[in-house]
Formats: sequence, structure tokens, C-alpha cells
Amino acid sequence: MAKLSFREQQLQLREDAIVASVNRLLSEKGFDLMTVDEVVADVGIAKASLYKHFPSKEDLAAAAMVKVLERALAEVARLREEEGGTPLDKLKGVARWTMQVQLAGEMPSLPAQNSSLRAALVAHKVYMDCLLRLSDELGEWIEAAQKDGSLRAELAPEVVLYTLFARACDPVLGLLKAAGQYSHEQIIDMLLLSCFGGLAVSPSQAAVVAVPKLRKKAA
Amino acid sequence: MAKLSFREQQLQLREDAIVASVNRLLSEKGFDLMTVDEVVADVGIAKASLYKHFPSKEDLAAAAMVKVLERALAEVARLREEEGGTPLDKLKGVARWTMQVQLAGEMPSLPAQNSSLRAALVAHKVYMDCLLRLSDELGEWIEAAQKDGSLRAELAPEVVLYTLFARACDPVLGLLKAAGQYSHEQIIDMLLLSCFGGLAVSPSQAAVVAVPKLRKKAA
DNA sequence: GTCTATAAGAGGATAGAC
DNA sequence: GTCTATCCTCTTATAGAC
Repeated sequence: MAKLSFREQQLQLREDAIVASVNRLLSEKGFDLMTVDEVVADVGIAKASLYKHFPSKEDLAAAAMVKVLERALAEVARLREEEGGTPLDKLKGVARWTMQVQLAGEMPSLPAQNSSLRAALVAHKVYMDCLLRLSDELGEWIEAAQKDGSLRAELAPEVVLYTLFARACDPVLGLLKAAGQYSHEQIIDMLLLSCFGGLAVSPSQAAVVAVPKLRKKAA
Repeated sequence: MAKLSFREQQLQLREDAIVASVNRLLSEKGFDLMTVDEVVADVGIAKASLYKHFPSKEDLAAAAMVKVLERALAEVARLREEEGGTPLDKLKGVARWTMQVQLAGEMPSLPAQNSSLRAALVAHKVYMDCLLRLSDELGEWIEAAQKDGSLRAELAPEVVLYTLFARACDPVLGLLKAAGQYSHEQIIDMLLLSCFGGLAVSPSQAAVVAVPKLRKKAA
């Protein structure tokens, strides 16, 4: 019994190692460019062994996505427990976490376009369950933030939700990281400001900025 | 002489047809999922013929990108001539145009990740020339808009530039389009508001909204 | 369950006749 | 320059011994 449990543990560890490799490769090269050969070389097992654990490359990606979604759900739960934050603060927290994961090279990047993967993912029960749960959780905060007037009510809730999800694969992050000119903190701060505050200065702020300029000229 | 010119015209027409097909397929499926066989089937020519015009699949994509960049440069020139618009207005105009092209299914979608394509594109002189010219044009408006206080000066100019470029491949657009719940106009308006105004309500606006609510409660 | 070896097929690119 | 027919590499997936 103990030996069996030990064996199961070994298997579990191996599966975890596989998913970890997949996660890293998926974030580096994306689904299409990641090959199963690379995965097995990275893990150090034979290809046939991997296919005993996961029936296809798509399932491999789904497993990596599930793991990330579970991490996201854990982060949402943590933010939910946190005292004193408004719904908007919590949404910002989620966006910040998403970007941190991406900068850390731990965010799988899947093809946005139609592909075999899309079909496999929507058919994957665990994946879909995680995704829907996360959407529901965020949806509540979005609704609350729109009701308390901190989030634009002109924007359909789906627009906000999708925009937050899109932070997970924002190419701007990758470009800024590649440029190497700013720290991860700076990148995240700027993109959070851009996402929630917008590129443009809001009208009232514009007045605050513009008036001193005019005074300077007048003086 | 006339016959030769006619032949050249025929060739040009065929190349245009190829690029048009590539553009459409690239916007539908993306670079990795688009096959050369599909392209030749769509155009109605043999594969070897296509390879006489373009030496590789990468060059095919580059040609499509150049065409789109040229259209973008033309749009920038048009906006530049337009009277009475602030630099910020012109930047919004570019973003709007980009989204219109994407919604029309005319925006090639290239892999954001590293790939053979990246190397081919940076080595493609005409492509890089178009890209740099466009960046310079937009950079001028960005600088001007930051100076006149309408664009956030806290954001590095590259952040603004990359964010505008990223509108061309924003997955949110595709998701909203697929949902089919909003018109193209509505989608663009919401995303423009989200991009330039931000998801969150600006502080002063929040006060305008929140105060009546408090009064209601007090009453 | 893990391995070696291999099947099966897709897809980019080319040879050679016309 | 265009065609038909073919090459060849890469990649997913599996067969079968241990």
C-alpha cells in the first residue's frame, strides 16, 4: 500500500515535471512552435512515455492552461480575502498578477486564431470549468465596480473581462521586456496606468496640467 | 513594346492576386496555420509558379505586411492633411482605422512569438523601411500630444507606440466580433474609449457620478 | 509504464518538361 | 513563367520489447 502510494507519487511528480516544462516552452515559443520532442528532451523521458500521460499535444497544452488558471483562481481568492480593497482595486490586482506571471515567463501563449487547439480546449471539461469560474469571479467584481461608479459603465462587461484576459498575452509587455530599458516594476506600472487610466489625460487632469503652462506663458 | 508592357501588367496583376489571397488567409488563420497549398488553391495557380514570384513563405507574408503598412502610411498622410485635428485626435484616428481594417478581415495576423518569420521580417528591407517610417510619423504625434498635455507624459513614448500597434492584433476585437452582439461601430467605440480613456472612470468623473448617488441615499 | 524504433502524414520547396 | 510530379524534412503519434 505504501509502495503503491509511493509509485503514484512518483508518477505525479513526473506529470508535474512535464507540465512545468510545457508551461515554460509554451511561454517561450507558443503552441505551434513547441514540439513534443523538445518537451521530452527537456523532461528527460521518452516520447512514448509522455503519450502515456497525455493523449495528445493539445491535452498537454490544456494541462498547462489548467495549472495557470488554478493559480489565477488562487490569486483571486487571496484578493477576495484582502480587506479594504475596492472591487476596482481587486481587478487591478488581477491585472498586475497576470503581467507578473507573463514577465516571469510562466504564461503559456496559445494561438489566438482558430486552430486544432481551440476545439480541444473547449472540449476539455476541466479547462472550461476553470475558465468559467474565473470569468464568474471577475464578472462579479466588474459588476460591482460599475455600480459603484469606479469602472466605466459605458463599456460592456464582456469588454472589460476580455480586456483583462488580454493582458495575459499583451505583446506590448514582450516588446518592452525585450527592449530591456525598463524594470519589470516600471513596465507593469505603465501598462496598468495605460489599461485603467487610458493613454489620454482625462479632461479635468488636462486642465490641471494646462493651466500652469498658460500662466507660464502669460508671465 | 506594348506587348511586353502588357505582359508585365499581367504579372503584376497575378502578384496582386497572390498578395490579396495571402492577406485574407493570413487574417483568417495566421501565419503558422496558413499553408502555401491553400494560397495556390485560392489563387488558382501551381505552387512552383508562386515560388517564382516569392522565394519563400516568409516573403509572402512580408509582401502582405508591406501592403498593409503602405495603406497605414496613406491613412496617416490623410490624417496629417486634415485640418483642425489635435495630435491626439490623429492618433485616435489611426487606432480607429487599424480596428476597422481588422474587423474587415484585412489585417494579417503574425505570430507574436519568436519564429522564422521574425528573422525574415527584420531582414526585409522594404518592410523595415515602411515600419520605421510609420513609427516615426506616429512618434511625432505622440511627442506633440505629450507636450500639449493631452497624452499622459508618465507613459514612455514607446509604450504608447507599441500600444497603438497592438490594436492591430487585439484579441478582444476578435472575441467581440465572434460574439456578434455588437455592431462594428459599437465595438470600435468601446475599444477606443477603453484604450484612450481607460477602463476606470477618472477621479473627477467619478465624483460627478458618485455625488448624485450619495444624495439619493441621503434623501 | 518506460524504452527504441518506426509508421504516417503534413507541408515547404524544387526538377524538369513545355 | 507555368505546369506536373516529386523530394525531403520535420513532427505527431504508435508498435512492440522489456
